[in-house]
This record gives sequence, C-alpha cells and structure tokens, in this order.
Amino acid sequence: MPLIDVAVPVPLRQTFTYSFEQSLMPGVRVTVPFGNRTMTGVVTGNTAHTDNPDKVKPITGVLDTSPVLDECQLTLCRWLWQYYHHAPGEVIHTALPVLLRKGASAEPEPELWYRLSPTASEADSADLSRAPKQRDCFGALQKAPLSADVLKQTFSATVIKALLERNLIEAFSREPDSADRLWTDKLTIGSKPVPDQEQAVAISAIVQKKQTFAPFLLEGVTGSGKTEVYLQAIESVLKAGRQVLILVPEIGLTPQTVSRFTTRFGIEVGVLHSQITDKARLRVWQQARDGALGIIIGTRSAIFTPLKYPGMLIVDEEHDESFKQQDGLRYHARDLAVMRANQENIPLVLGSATPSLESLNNAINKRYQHLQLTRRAAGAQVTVQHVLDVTDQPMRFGLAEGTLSLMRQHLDQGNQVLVFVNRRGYAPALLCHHCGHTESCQRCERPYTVHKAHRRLHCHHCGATRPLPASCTQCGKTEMVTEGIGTEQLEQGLSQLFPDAPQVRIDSDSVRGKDKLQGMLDAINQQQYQLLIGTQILSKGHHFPHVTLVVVLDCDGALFSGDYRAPEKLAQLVTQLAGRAGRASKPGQMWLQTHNPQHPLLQDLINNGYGHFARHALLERKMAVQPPFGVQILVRAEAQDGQLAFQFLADAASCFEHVQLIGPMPGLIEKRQGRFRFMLVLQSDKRKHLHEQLRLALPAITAMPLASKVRWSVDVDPTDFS
DNA sequence: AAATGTTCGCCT
DNA sequence: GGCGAACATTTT
Repeated sequence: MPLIDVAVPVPLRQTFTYSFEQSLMPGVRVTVPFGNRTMTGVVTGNTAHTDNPDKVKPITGVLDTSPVLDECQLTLCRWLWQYYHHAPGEVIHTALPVLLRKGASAEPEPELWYRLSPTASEADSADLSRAPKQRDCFGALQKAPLSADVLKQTFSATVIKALLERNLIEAFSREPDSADRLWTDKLTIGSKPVPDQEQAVAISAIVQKKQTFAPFLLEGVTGSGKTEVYLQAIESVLKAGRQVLILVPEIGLTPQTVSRFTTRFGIEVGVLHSQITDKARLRVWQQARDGALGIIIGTRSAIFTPLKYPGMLIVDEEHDESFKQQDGLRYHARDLAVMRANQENIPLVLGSATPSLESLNNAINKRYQHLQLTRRAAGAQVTVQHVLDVTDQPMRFGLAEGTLSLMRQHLDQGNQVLVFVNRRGYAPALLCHHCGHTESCQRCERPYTVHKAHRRLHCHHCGATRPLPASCTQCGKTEMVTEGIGTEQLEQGLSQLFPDAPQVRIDSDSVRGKDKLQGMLDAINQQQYQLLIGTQILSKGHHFPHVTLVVVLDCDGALFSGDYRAPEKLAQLVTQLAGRAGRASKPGQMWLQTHNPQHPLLQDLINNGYGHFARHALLERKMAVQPPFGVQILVRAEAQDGQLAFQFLADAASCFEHVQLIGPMPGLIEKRQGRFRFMLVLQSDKRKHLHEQLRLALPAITAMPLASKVRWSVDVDPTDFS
C-alpha cells in the first residue's frame, strides 16, 4: 500500500505518514485517524519510507477529486513552514478558506433557481391582477427561469413565497455556469489620462515583463499617480486574458478603492478582507481558481488566493505593517508575494510613497527594478514641513502658543486644520494628586487610559475596563488628575479654544461601525468640519484637499523609543500625513511639535524628504548590522509565572552556538493579560546560518521540560518587539 | 492543541 | 477506597 504524507492541523513541526490503497495527489484533503479522534488533513506528498512503520494507519476518507492547493501553493506552503519554522498543518490551515478547513466542498454549490410550475398557465397571470407584485414576478419568470439571487434583487421573499404556495412557480437547483474567463468579453477600458513621462517609463517597464518573474519597487511621492501606473499595467495583463491579484493594507480597502478598478475596466472585482463572510470568501476563492475573476483585491491573507491564469501581483503601500501577521504563522504577505511571483513566473509591483527599508535596499542592490515617480500631477502640491520647538513653552491641551496662533490664522481664512495625536481616549494616565499613585491595569501593570465619554478606564493592552474611580485606590483621597493628552481631551479643549470651528474626531473609538468612517470623510471633504482631530487612521489613503495646516502633537516618543524601527515608522507616518493635505491652489504646511528640534533624524526628514532619510537610515542599519543587513529571529515566551518564561528562554539560549544572542529580556510590553512576556533575539549576518542553527536547535527546545509549561513562539523577521 | 492516562492529596 | 485536580503523555 502506498505511503502518504499528510499535514494535520496540530501545532507540531512535522507531517504524519498514512497508508492508502492508491497514491493521492498532493493538495487533496483527507480524513485521518489521529490519536483517538479523526481530523481533516491535506496530502503533502507520497513517500517510500517511514521511521515508524508500525504506527502507520490507513486514510479513512478522501474529500477532493482535485487538489484544493495547486503545485505552486504547495511549494509556497513548504517554503512557509521551513522559513517560519512553523507547523505544516497550521501553515496549510492558514492558506485555506475557513469553510475548506472545516471540510466543505471545494466545488461551487448548485444554485437555487425558480421557474413556472408545469401546471401554471397564461390564465393564472390574470388571477393575480389584485397582487401586482406577484403578477410582475410571475411575468418575469414567464420569460425565462431566474436564479434566486437575481430574483431577490427585484422581488421580496414574501412575494416569491406566495407564488410558491399557490403552486404557480417552483424551485429547482442548477449547476452554476462555468464562468471561465467570461470577463474577457466584458472588458472595456474607461477613459484614462495620458501618463506623464515617468509614469510612461514605469508602465512600459512593467508591461514588458509578461510571464516572467520581475520584481519592481514603484517609489512614487504622494500625488505622483502610482495608481494610474497600476491601472495601465493591469490593463495590459487583463487584455492578455490573465488575472491580477492586488494586496492592500487593512484600512485601505474602501468601496472607492474597488470602484476605481470596476469603473476603469467594467468587470467584477473579487474583494477579500477580514469582514467578509466565510461563504463569500469561499466564493471568491472558487471564482479566482476557476478563472472567473480578472481582478482580485484583498488584505494580507488574500496572498493565498489561487489563480488559474496568473498575470501580475501588486502590493500597494508595501511598507504597511498590517502585511505582517502578528500571531500564529507570523508571515509577511509582502515577502510571500515575492516568493509567489517567483513561483508563478509573473511580475510583482511593490508600490509606496514611503518604501520599507527592506524593499528600498533590494532596489538599491538591483534585486528589484527601481521605478521612481518624483513629479506630482498638476493639482497636487508639496506640503512644507517645519519643526516647532516647544521647549519651555506654555502648553494648552498639548499645543504650544505658536501652534495655536497658526491654527487661528488658517481657521480664520476658512481653511481646514488637521491635528494628529497618537493616543486615543481622554488621557493616557490617571493619578492621585495627593499620593501620586497611578491607576494601573492589574494584568498588564500599565497605566489605564482615561475615557471620559464612557466615564471608564480602559487598558489599551488587554482591553480590560473598569468604572472611573471617584477616589484613589491607594490612599482614598478624591483629588484625581489626568496626565497627558489623548484625542478625546484635545477635542474638548479645542472646542473651548475655537468655539466657532466645527470639529470632528476620527479614531478607532469614534468610527466604530463599518460605514461611519466613510461618512465622516465625505463630510470633511464637503467642508462640514474645519478642525480635524485624529490618530493613525487619518494617515492612510484618504485625501483632504481643504486642509492647509497639519499639526503633529508630539514626535519625541518615536525618537527615543526602544524599538529601532520607531524612527522609520514616524518618518512614514509624517510623510503620509503631509501627502494627505492641500492642493495647488491651497498649498499645505505641516508643523511637528518637539522638544528636540535639532534631532538629526527630524532635520533630515523635513529638509531632505523621506527618500533621503530612508537611505541615511539604511546606512545606520548597515553599521549596526540590523535588518535588512542582519537577520533577526525572535523567540517569545509568556507565562503567569514570569520566572518560568525567563528560564525557558535562558535554557533555549544555551542551545545555540555561533549565533549572536540578545536577552532573554522583557518584552516592550512586559506583562499582558496577566502573563509576563520575555523575548530572546537571535541575530546573525548570514540568513542561512541563522535558520540552520534554529532548525537544529528546535527539536531540543521543544523537548525541554519548560516548553510545555510556557506559551512560546518563533517570529522570523520580527517587526514588532512588544 | 486536545484528548487521554497517571499521580497525588484529601475526605470519609 | 473514592474523588477530583494537577500533571504527563501521545498523536503516523
């Protein structure tokens, strides 16, 4: 009997060998006995040898006639479990839509359709004269049978139900049409602008590389028309009958983004994001696999979407942190996109106004072809950036006098002003004026954030909340004072200082609910508000043409953070924010409040721009042998008893030779949800060597007695050190 | 991870 | 001796 390797969804770094009467195609789902239960696994290969022949059991069921993972996807999965040192079963689990993990059929379900019942006749139509809706519905079905989906767009469920009860129509099920490449007929190219010279160069460079692996870094300042380059490159791929997969950051997938593609090409676009239902996700997966969709646009996990006719991959805003998964299989979708494009032999476009240092380095080394858009289209304007020294300045709600008078000027001219703070809530801490005690979350040992609107304290690390205390929990005195400024307090303060300027606050608290953000953004651009207060969300993808002044409240935190990536993140944020404001007739300006106006990073950024800053930052990384010049792998551990987590990492550390070790040390957030967190950084200048060392050490680490007592995980190429 | 089997302390 | 909690073992 042939032996078959199966990836079973358990957190063990191995596949399991089963037997079956015949060999099976890799990528086919099977049910297998596992311990005392049965599980759904995926065939990864056929094998001749096994180390434990006496343990081999037979496969009990085969779920698929054709594989749910094609050759290319399986290769990517193998790469994933080796590169990220993760359990094969869990890798395959993440690569499949939820419903397929649960054993649902991978083939499209028969659709529900309606037609006239054989007994119905012309005369029945007349009987319906007193029920006009039913008569119309009957009339529609007289012409041709219709699918339930289509019928329900015009008629309500009650109308259909009534006709069914009268036995005038009947339901039947029908195999869905094979829609393979039907979109090629519908493809129409909407009106498009003539690209400028830089755009034209970029487009032709990409279009040339059909059906070959070719990575591009498209570095385009905001307003330089990156999207137009995407659109015209996509056009050429679609015309060749090939599919395009586009990855966007979590926050960037708005109806507007999608409509840019539908209006240009007139074809349906498959959309994948975290909000979508399991059923809808499976449907897009099937349609993409069957070649029924020309364009698929989605967030991180969309990188696993199968394509029948792969033509091109695009990662927009490639620097965005949301492309890196921060739990389970900690893959980076941008890096996986590079592997995938290589595997599928198609071009890959990584686009950003503020490219990651990793991608920029690859472009400088000529591993990626570097395409630059430096000119802004007519109508866009450079926002001038300044530093505002707040040392010894009297501050009101976190704003210096100088800042306030600037704001007054811009508001008086009828323009919009955007104030950026990176803290939600009213204030980041509540303390006792008498004894100095700071109210802190017991589980995280971090100060609570004050939310005045809800009259509660919230822990932003673990989500715990409790009522706002009237008196100090330590000494019982009732004089409680807040420390620091959050969006909520700023909103309140600014309404006092500028009572005539209508204002709006945009942070994850105020935009809870799916269409709320869009509504607020529309209202802003219709100039219903003059003063915009908000967090990160404001820096992502939306344009504010009436904003002429951007104020960043405090950038000192990022300059002296324990996270060596913090300056890069600040530079990206500031540059993205600056790119959101103003237009030709109303140029914008930006002021960064700081206690360190002479800080070289700040000076470089505002005087020379992100591109220069990033190249300089790369030099510093090179000297420090930090990524992308050095390789890092993080081993994290957490436990209720901090000593156990620390000891586990200390034991793990002793398994390595010739690897630079940092730690074990506490995480940037030392305690979360009642567990103490530690990390061990493995570092080397040679990627292969580090991975080899870890591969050799992992069996020993897994076998350590403490390994089952603490929660631990491996994070390759970490971006977050909390 | 999850389900089993094993050990051990405490109660009557 | 009986019971449940805590801990250890196994998974092909």
